[in-house]
Amino acid sequence: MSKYRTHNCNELNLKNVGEQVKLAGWVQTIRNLGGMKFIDLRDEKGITQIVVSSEMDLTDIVTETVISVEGKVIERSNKNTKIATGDIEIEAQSIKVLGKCKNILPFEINSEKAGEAREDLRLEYRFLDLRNKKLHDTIMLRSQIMKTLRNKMDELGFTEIQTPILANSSPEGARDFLVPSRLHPGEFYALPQAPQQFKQLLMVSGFDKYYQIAPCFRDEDPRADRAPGEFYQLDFEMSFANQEDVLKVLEEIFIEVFTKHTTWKVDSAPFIRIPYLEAMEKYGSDKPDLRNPLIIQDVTKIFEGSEFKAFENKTIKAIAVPNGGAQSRKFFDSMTEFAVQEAEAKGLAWVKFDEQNNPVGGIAKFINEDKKQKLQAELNVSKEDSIFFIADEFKKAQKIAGLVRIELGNRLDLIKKGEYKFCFIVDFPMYELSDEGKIDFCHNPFSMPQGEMEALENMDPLDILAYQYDVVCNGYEVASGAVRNHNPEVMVKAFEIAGYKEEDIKERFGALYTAFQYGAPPHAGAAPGLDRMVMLVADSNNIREVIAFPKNKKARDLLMRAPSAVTEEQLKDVHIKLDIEKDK
RNA sequence: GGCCCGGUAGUUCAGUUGGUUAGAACGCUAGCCUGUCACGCUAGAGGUCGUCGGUUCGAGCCCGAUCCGGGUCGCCA
Repeated sequence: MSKYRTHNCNELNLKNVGEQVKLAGWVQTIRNLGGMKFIDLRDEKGITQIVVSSEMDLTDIVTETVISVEGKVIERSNKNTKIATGDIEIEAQSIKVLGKCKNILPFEINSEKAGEAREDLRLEYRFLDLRNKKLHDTIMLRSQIMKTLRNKMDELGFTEIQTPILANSSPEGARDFLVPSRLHPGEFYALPQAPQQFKQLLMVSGFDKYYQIAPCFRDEDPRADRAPGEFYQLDFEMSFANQEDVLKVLEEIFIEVFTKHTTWKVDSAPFIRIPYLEAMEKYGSDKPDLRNPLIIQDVTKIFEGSEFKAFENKTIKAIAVPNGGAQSRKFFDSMTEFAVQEAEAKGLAWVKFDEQNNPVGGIAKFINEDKKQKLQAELNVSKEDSIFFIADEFKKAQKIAGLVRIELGNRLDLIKKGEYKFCFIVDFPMYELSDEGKIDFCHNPFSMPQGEMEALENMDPLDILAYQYDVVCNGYEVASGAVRNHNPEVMVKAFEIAGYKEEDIKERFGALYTAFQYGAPPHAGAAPGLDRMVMLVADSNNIREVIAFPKNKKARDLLMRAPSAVTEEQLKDVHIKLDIEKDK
């Protein structure tokens, strides 16, 4: 017999009646009826009721105390159908306190209020918060998902290989986390933003298919769906593979995880593919939520030569809302307020139609019969519908329309529930114009341009597309990948267009560039985000709810108090002298 | 870094136009209670109203600054 328990708190039933047992767990509640007491004893598996006679001393035993109970399993006179062990209870013969608990908790655990306490308090007492069933189950789910991922990758013939955490600074991309070197004064490691270069080197080394559930470190501000500092990706790379091969693997991974761990409807393969430019045009975003039925349409032509000043020389986007005519003036006003406040639009024009199908609304007088007919035909709207207009410079109009589309979807409750809608965003542009008007990489400098050398030599750089793709699910970017540029000459040319010399490549990506001179296989890969995957599967909208010990918005660990000051000696060891006054 | 929202009992929150002793629920403590399972009933303790300054006869409430937390934009190859 184990020292602490013979069973867990979820397995005893009528078959065990009469048995002498030992259980251990946390005291969830004590119900004191005077002549007798009931304890709900909880462990990770479930809850078992303990009956305690009035003679037994329960001093020191308060809620959340850890105890071990020895006693006999008896059938209950009043059964509880809500729990698995509801037919029986344990008649306590002895109770031992294994771990005392303070009688005032910082917040309530496993009550109906669980998970409602202030988030910073929950993070400071994360060890208590993790006792809450919902959060606890999410962390267990994360483990199950990782298991599914490993099994799937194994089944698909991938090899799990670990790459360094102490790596070097990569000049492209996000801000690095630096680690000072003790042995090399003045030099620093950087935590990898992704195992990108290592996995490509593994391809050169002849590892046919690599994967890793890899931590990635980026010193950037977080969001609700972006963890501060560190996050995990299912990073994978395949030799002798093209875009089609990778997209197939991505479909397999996502469908496996989502069908196995959720009950919602999941898109089947093949996922819809939307070219980047089309996504921007129709959804105003490169991560469209396809559960939202609204589509953005371009009506610039219809308003050409319009007398409406705000539309002059602007790109005009329209969003038609079915049955939107029923909305109140207040609704239109608050949408306008949203556009100005949140989307930084200059305004939001709208129109609906009266019984006689005449336009109504702020810009109605600028919509003559001809324009009205064109609008209603092109947007396929009738007098029951309404139309929102966004006028701005091309890219800004797309972006604002995208935000308005999302807001309309939420406010009008147009988002289909109980469904995971996937799509691939493909054909990202290779280059874009920076704010200073300079040609720069749009995304990933390691990607292979479509058309390779010929495209680089002959096309307008801004028209060149890359073999680069994202997976989007319900409005979240859940994976990103590319066919890599493994040809050193094409690489030099690609960087040259963005204003870099061969020396720059050698300096920035020396290992990779050198490796590619020694027989590199064509390769491609991607990296699904683990945290976001779990977030979607768990139907959470806060990434901290799927991480056991998350940092807060300011990237601070409130429980462990990281980051923290270090001693003079530690600094001296790594040759660092602080000079922080200047910042103030 | 910009913008928005929030900070009142251990916790979640309410707090009217600036006006007596700042309330409720849960939790906690004590008493009663032998079939509860969100046990019930009774009583009680518990508050620098984030901090500092200002306006006012009077501030939880108004103004300014500041700190903390969250959302969002920038940022995230």
